[in-house]
Amino acid sequence: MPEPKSDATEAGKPRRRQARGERRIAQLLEAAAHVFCTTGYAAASTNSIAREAGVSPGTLYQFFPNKEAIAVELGDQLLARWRASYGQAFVPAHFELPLDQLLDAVLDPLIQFNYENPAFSALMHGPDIPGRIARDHDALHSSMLTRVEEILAGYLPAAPEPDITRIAQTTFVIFKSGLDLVLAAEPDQREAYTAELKTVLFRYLEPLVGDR
Amino acid sequence: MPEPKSDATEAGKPRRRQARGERRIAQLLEAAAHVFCTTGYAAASTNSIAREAGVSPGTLYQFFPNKEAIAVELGDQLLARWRASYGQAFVPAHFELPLDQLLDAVLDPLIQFNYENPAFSALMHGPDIPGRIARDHDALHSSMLTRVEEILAGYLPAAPEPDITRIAQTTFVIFKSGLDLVLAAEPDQREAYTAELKTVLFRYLEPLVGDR
DNA sequence: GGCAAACACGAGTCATCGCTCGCATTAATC
DNA sequence: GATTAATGCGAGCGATGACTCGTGTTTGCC
Repeated sequence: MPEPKSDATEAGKPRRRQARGERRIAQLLEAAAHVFCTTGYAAASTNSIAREAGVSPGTLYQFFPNKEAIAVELGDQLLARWRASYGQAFVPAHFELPLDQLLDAVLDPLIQFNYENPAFSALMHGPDIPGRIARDHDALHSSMLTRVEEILAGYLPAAPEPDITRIAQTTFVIFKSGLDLVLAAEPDQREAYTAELKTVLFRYLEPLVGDR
Repeated sequence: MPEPKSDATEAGKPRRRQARGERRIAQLLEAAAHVFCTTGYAAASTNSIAREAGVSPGTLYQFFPNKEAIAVELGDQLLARWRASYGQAFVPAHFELPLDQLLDAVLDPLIQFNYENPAFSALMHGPDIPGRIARDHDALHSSMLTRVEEILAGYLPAAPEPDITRIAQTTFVIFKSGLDLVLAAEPDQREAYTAELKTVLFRYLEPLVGDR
């Protein structure tokens, strides 16, 4: 079962795309991101996405086999961009830093990414997203959790594993909810909320990891 | 426009309910709570609620004018119970306690309530809930925020108002996400996660409020 | 028992939405 | 210019789900 990809390198369905088609796809994905952000995935009708993009429903289905494929393609694009930020945020060099600078190095890129790609949290947080996206999100989630656990295990070699897991999960959900606050804040308050989130995590983790 | 209430004291539609009808209503609300918990509000069909309650769709509409009214009635019941826990959690006597005991006194009842009423968070957190529930939730949310702000203002009389608001909002979202963790944890881990949540809040707030 | 109202049923109605299909238009290649 | 494939359209199909309605059953009251 060949999955629909924008690449023409896929076997099976060597559908040659014209430049016009590529433009339409980008246009439709942008429109879908906008509609998903404002109404959520389930409430977003394919007709409304087509209308937002200024094309007919039939044209939409020229490029996507179904509604889920739109979300999957958009999710893939966002995940690729996310992994870039994620890679930058978790380079091992940062693990040598003192805690406050570690928090800056890890949190700032992730906050900036979510600010620049609001569709990401809209797609990932929705309770009605298609299974493929949910699996991708779970994979991303546990991969980040594992990273946090590795860092913590480095600081706390004596701690039993369940404790590490619990601390990592707690750290992670604090980050996620703090991120929501930062994104929802007025622009002139964003810096203050970012600092507040870092303060919470610093005070929580500092007694655990020591002064470095 | 008279709203449908279970009371017969309402004017306009003096519909006399039999004991059997009251039982059906309770039955239907319980079934709705179960279905909302497992599938969410939007994905819950009225037919599935009726099936879960063991009655026909027509019977359901004998007691509720539409799907929204089911959620509203259920939400009203849950909000009433919540206000009971809420009142117990925020009695002014607790404000004299040292911070760790204050956290115990405030958090434990709220955690217990959410554990015993899982439909509450299902109804309140969903992105697809009817406007009436959303308004109730917003009202509850800001009333609790105000309480937290009042407590903080008592500890920090010199702090400017935006700072108080920001700290209160941060405290609140930490509680909410920590609560989700506690509720999602395995039963034998629940105590540990509860303690972890209190640790986070203690370490965050203790430098602000001092040793008491 | 007799009557009216409340309760119960479930097939059917109606609107919505994902998606299709026949056909028109545009672009690439010769 | 001719041919072919890609692109574009929008009315309409089919499934789903909220809700109705005609009819039958049970309950409260005399």
